[in-house]
Amino acid sequence: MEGAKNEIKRKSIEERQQMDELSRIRHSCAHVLATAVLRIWPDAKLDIGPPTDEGFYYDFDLEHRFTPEDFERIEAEMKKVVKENQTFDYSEKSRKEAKEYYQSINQPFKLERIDDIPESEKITFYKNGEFLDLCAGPHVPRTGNVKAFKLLRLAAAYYRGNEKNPQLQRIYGTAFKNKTQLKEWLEAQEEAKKRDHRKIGREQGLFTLSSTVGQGLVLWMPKGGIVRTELQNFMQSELLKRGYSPVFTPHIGSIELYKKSGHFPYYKDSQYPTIKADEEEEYLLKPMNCPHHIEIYAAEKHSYRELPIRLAEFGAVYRYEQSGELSGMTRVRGLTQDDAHVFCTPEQVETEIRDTVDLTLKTLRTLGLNDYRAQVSLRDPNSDKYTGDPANWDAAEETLGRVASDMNIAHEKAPGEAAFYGPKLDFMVKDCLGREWQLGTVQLDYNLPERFNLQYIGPDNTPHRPVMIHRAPFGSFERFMGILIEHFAGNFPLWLAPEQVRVLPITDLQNDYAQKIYSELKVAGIRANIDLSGEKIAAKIRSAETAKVHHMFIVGKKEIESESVSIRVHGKGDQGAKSVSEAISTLKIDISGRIL
RNA sequence: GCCCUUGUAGCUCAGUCGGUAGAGCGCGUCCUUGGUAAGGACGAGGUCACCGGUUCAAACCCGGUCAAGGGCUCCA
Repeated sequence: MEGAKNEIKRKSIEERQQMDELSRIRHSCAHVLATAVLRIWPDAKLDIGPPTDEGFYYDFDLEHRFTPEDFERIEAEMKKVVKENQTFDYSEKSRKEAKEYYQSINQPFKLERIDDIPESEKITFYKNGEFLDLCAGPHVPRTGNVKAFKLLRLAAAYYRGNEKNPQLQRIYGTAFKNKTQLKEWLEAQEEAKKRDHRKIGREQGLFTLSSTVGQGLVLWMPKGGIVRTELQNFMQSELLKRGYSPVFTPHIGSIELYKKSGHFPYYKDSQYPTIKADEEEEYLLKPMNCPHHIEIYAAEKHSYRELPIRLAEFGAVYRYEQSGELSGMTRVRGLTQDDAHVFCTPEQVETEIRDTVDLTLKTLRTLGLNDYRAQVSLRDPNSDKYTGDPANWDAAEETLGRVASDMNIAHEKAPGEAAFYGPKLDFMVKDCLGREWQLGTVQLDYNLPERFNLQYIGPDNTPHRPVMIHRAPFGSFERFMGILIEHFAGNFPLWLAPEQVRVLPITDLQNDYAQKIYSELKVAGIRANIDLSGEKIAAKIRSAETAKVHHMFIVGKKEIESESVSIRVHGKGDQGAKSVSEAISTLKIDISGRIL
């Protein structure tokens, strides 16, 4: 499981000419920013300033450390530049002239960037006012066209995105066509923050993080535990329908196991230190489940008649992610994957891939997560970090791409994003702040069976090599839960709701009747509570609404007389009265149907 | 890991010029018996993240540590 990269790919001149108006405004605004910064700090060294999905940024290197207090000053200067209504003037220089220019004004990053431009392309510049910038364009005609902008935040960014290079100071900002759109966007951002799973998780008592327990180690609280259990039950029932066999393996494994699997050298940087039992024995907290499952497969001799063998486990794994990367439930150090490994014959690969993809799609559909992006993650042809026969890689990459196309899954190819042992079909979903996370994944692997010398006996009575499919429809319970909290804004559908029904007697006189209904709900297997506080009904309702309780059964004098309950649904208000038995049976149907 | 920001009650946050803490919500007790989003009274609750320094005196100033947040890099 992993996040996505945000690198800016170099665009051709043709692609740039296609840039839409908003991107032109943002790109031009980045130039306005650089103009302003240079006016205030003339010795700032500039790198690049492209538009992004939500705005733009510009990278600087200078002695002065930007602080958020500088924003006011910089924005004021930017407003002046806009007011001056400078034209953006295009010009070209020869490679030699361009280099001499940047040498003369001492702009080392710009100088180096010139070498990125292919020999076949022109070296182009745009000038607004006193600021001349190496730039492929395009721009709006004048700085006055930049009508609404705001600087957002500061960040450090490594030059050329490489950790070994110096860190530059990045200023992020955004710009829109007009002030109204800017205001709307800012308000939408505020709204989105209310959905943040970390905020809702705390408010609703779903999970917590304790620095005493450790960074990135999620503690599922009782209510979160209910949601997780329901998700797990759903997945378990799917697995059984689809012929998976549950297995269980321990949380640690001998370091020899990971050396054999090849994980060890790749994983070294992001694992907890090994556990030394004595001089001889060394163990690793398991960073993945595959080697354990492989040993289960390898424990017995298999005939082709038994295949495919599908070993499934909700397996806890531990990864020592960099501290700065940790985030709520979406990026953690201890996680539980809804993992399984399918061992099959080469002929069965396609059918098995189809079924795993089908399960992943069903999972997303069941939760109403329809806004996802699929990606076929391929190896980087220029890297040597991948193990195994290139012919197998080609076959595996081709199969995944073809299955995705056959199943009408819109997808793009992502070179360099494959696992070291094989290509993947990944399903990505965005969180409330627009960051993209990988959830479900299907990975095709010809290499681990090779490394572990796995076999099955074929119809020809000779040993053959099985193929492995790694797959996790949720990805991990932690990340999936984080995304799900935001997707539902904490308002879980009935089948997942930690508290499905709360019985609210109007006065103490109805407490006995309320208790009776509460018992019936419990007997029916419905997660119910009862509010026996001395509050007025309006206060009880408010308390249930803020707790996002799915159904409220309100009972007073009238309900006792007619053996009924008044039903109120969270966020939907009064739904009228129903007989007790009818109310309960409707709930049971909706719960077992997992309706959204 | 690196850069920037932040850390006061369970939560959200005040706290002036340095004189050892406040509010609202929540929680507890009591009063109120009320028909679809807040009835009232009283009360409990804090080593001001932690460690050190400056000072007669530190929530406040300085240094360090830890954690959280926003990015970058990494990511099986």
